[in-house]
Amino acid sequence: MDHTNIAPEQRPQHNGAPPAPARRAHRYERPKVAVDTVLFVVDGGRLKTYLVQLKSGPLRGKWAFPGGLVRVGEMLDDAARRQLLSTTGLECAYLEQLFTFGDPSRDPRAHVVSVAYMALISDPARVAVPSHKYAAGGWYEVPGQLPPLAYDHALIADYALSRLKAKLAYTNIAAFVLPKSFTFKELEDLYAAILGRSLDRRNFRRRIAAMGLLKKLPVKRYGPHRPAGLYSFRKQTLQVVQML
Amino acid sequence: MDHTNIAPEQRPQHNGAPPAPARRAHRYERPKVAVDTVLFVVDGGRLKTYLVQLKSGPLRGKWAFPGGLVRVGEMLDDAARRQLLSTTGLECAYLEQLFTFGDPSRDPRAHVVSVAYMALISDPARVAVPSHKYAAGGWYEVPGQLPPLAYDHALIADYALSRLKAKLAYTNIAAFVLPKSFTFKELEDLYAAILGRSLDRRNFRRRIAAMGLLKKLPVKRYGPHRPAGLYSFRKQTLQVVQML
DNA sequence: ATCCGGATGTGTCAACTTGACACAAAGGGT
DNA sequence: ACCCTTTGTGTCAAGTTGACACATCCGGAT
Repeated sequence: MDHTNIAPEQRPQHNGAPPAPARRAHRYERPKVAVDTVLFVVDGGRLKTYLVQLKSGPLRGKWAFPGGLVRVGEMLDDAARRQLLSTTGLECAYLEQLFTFGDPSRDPRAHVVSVAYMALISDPARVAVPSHKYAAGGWYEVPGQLPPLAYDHALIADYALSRLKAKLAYTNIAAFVLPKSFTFKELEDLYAAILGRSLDRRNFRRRIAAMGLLKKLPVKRYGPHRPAGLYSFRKQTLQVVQML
Repeated sequence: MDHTNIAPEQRPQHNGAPPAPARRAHRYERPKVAVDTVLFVVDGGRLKTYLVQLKSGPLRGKWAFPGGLVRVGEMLDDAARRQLLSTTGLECAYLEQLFTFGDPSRDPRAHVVSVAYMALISDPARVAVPSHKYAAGGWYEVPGQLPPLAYDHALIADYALSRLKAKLAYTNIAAFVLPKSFTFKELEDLYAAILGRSLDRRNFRRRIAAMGLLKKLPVKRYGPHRPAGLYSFRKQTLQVVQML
């Protein structure tokens, strides 16, 4: 996230005072709205997320998720997509709002309310072209050591991962990270990578079958061992299975 | 929600054009941030929510959840509490962020991004003193016929109710709607009112007991019939029970 | 042609959970 | 003493979950 265009006179006063009424500011002064997006990809059985390194400002050198200010007239989702595209060159297959972080001190420069998003891309062309707006950009394995994060992005990272884990259980969200067709083993490895633990193959197949979201394709993938049946998701839009 | 102090030149252009870049606005023009809170109470076995009627503006006469613009330097939660207090005179026992609605056309006057909250009060003094900022205010049963809602508040209402229902299943969120001590029947009626269906008494007791969030008090409530044992929640903060 | 290696694909059983269901107990009121 | 109404409790069948082992299939090597 890089909140450019923040006028210096709009900095909030964070002088250690208790929750001040914060009304000494100009009458029309208001918090700004940003979006920050946690972009996930599964690469080689590892779950990874994209971070950019800030080039300037008090947080120079710290890392952050792609994001930026929302424009007037712009949908929040569109802002997230726009920032993602301009920062990484990637168009996400899935985008979901997570939570809104509004602590006035989360950004030392100004009061910026940030709507956090989670995005998924189906692996193929993950050629993230580093934006010139940032010092660097790259994929980091998660859960794992991330570089020092700016703002409250460590919170956002935790939140995104837990949401992603939860959604695996009752949606076809995996459809957005996998290619059109895939083997059961690939699906299992995806779940294992995201959940951070291995799964029992038989029980996993039973569970997935019970969800009824898969379609068995009449082809197999041949390799040096027994061929694996190929599957695809029935729907390419998010499906939620009932589980009262 | 009443977004006062919105300068007229800050209206977005909604002229039917496709998702326009929306950049003809002034460089420093940005969406505003508001909070809107769905306040729930259970009264006489009925779930109700508080609405205010707008006094002026293009949506005059429509009803809305209490809310308003966030100030610079203010936490989102604090903004929600402040609006709730100034609108109803009530302090909520529980407050939870739901979702952020950012459609630029949700408010015809300006682009206002609204962070929706759900709040609960433990019934006693629900003497909502109507604020002079609104034409009227009152409790409406939900689910049920609500008056015509402004903005996208019908969406928010649905979202809040479904979140509340879901949380009953795996948290002690009921603690914030009930008095300190209560009978099992009162708890059951609360669940029934919120879920909108009756529950089997024996199965309900089994489930609640399994959650392990209740404490049996050594007193009983005497009435015209068999006395009922009194219970209280062990913790008065939100507890989430594991259910993988 | 046969064998081997390694990944794919399948069934059972015990433990637990869920939903349906009926009757006894405890008071106050008459 | 009896009645009325509400509270409080157990069982059983059906379904679900987690643990567990072995046969199948193909390519490649012998």
